[in-house]
Amino acid sequence: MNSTEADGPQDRLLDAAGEVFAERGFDGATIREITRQAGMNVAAVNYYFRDKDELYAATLRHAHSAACELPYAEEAALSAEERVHVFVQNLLRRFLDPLRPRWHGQLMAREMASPTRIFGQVIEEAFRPKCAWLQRALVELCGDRFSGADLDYLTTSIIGQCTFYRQNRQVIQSLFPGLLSPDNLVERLARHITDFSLAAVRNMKPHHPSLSNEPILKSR
Amino acid sequence: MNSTEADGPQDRLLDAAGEVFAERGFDGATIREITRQAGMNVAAVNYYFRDKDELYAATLRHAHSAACELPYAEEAALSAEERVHVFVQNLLRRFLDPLRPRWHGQLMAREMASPTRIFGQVIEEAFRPKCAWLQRALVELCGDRFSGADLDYLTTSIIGQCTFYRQNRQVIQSLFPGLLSPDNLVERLARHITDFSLAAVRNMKPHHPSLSNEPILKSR
DNA sequence: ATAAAAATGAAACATTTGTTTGAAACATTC
DNA sequence: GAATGTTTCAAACAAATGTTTCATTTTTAT
Repeated sequence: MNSTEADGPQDRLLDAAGEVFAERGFDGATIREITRQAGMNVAAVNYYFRDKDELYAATLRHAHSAACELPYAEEAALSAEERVHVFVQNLLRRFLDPLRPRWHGQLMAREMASPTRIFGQVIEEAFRPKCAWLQRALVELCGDRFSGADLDYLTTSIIGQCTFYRQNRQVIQSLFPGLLSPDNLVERLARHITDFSLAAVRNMKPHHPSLSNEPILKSR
Repeated sequence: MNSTEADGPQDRLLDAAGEVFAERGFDGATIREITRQAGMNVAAVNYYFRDKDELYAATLRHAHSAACELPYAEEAALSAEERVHVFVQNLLRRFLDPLRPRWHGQLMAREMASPTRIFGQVIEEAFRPKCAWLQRALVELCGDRFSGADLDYLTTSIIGQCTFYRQNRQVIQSLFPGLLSPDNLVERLARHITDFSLAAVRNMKPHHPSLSNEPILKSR
């Protein structure tokens, strides 16, 4: 029933902790439920980790590092369009890929909604570089039509579409039953979000006709 | 320091509960902190409501009903484009409008991430009709180019962009400092998301060239 | 003004929960 | 095989928390 079997007791604890933390949140999760699910004694968490806080931190690091290695190709190798697609694919995979334990993305979604101190690291070390990667592709796509805050808006529009599916799973299931069920879900979603966003970026006019002093050009 | 003053003690409790629940979540919030913030005794929650659960339910209903009356115009009065704009505006207002207490949107975001039983009602009574309202506008925009699941994808793309700003406020502040600070934030965001989405909808090809049997048309 | 009802407050109660302890079981090493 | 270090377990502890009680104060109605 578990994801990665035949590991040490620490890993069994981490897996159980991940599931329970993801399901109930930090405050809702109890040490007793975690250890029961791991088939261990309550004292185990004090033995292998110091306390609940450190167990949580370890769980978070575990989830992130396990979900981290995704193929970001060399930028020169792909067109800007393809890079946007790769970005969306990777983000969705991290969140929704049924091959990796469901609680990874669930826990990350929780953290994005109300981050703990540990998560600040993850933001800086993982999110920020990926965002810059995406923004370079976007700049290549729109030239000087967008810059500054407008570029950030484009970025958040794309990321927002992706995170929505992870952070609102149950609401989506209620409103659009069946939408999340196809087994090639990630690929279909990635295709849609990429097409949607590329169509938008290509055909959209900037709000603030750029901060520079060049004349406003009719877009495309 | 509070939002709506000069109400009965129940309302003072509800306001305090809203802030604490929004800040700490249901499990993280303690009755003692809530009543202390409301300047009342712990017994008050048992007196006015039965227990913590019902206090939470009342808080949720309070937040939703207070945030519910937003102007959804008659459909005939506005163009499809304008209706998309109104939808986006209203969603963002509900979440981000600095005029209404911050915890309203915060609490709603928490519920969307991991809904309780009470929230099911809110989904059915409020979200579903609004979604249908948006989808009618989208159908008017794309004619028969999109249908079924594709229409749902369009819908979630729009909603996802809006909810992102509420559910990931802190992460956004880290990655894009200043993006959330302008005082006409809601209007700017609404304008961007609407333009972005309309440009996408108008220029995008459907993935599954519709389920009907008509020939695939080159999209305008 | 007086009685009834509503509201409040301090303390106590019963659980839950994070944490610790110390003994027993197990493994490893010399 | 004894000695040593490591891991597991049941029980206990202390603090926190939801809930209740009941006496007291305040308000309302007659």
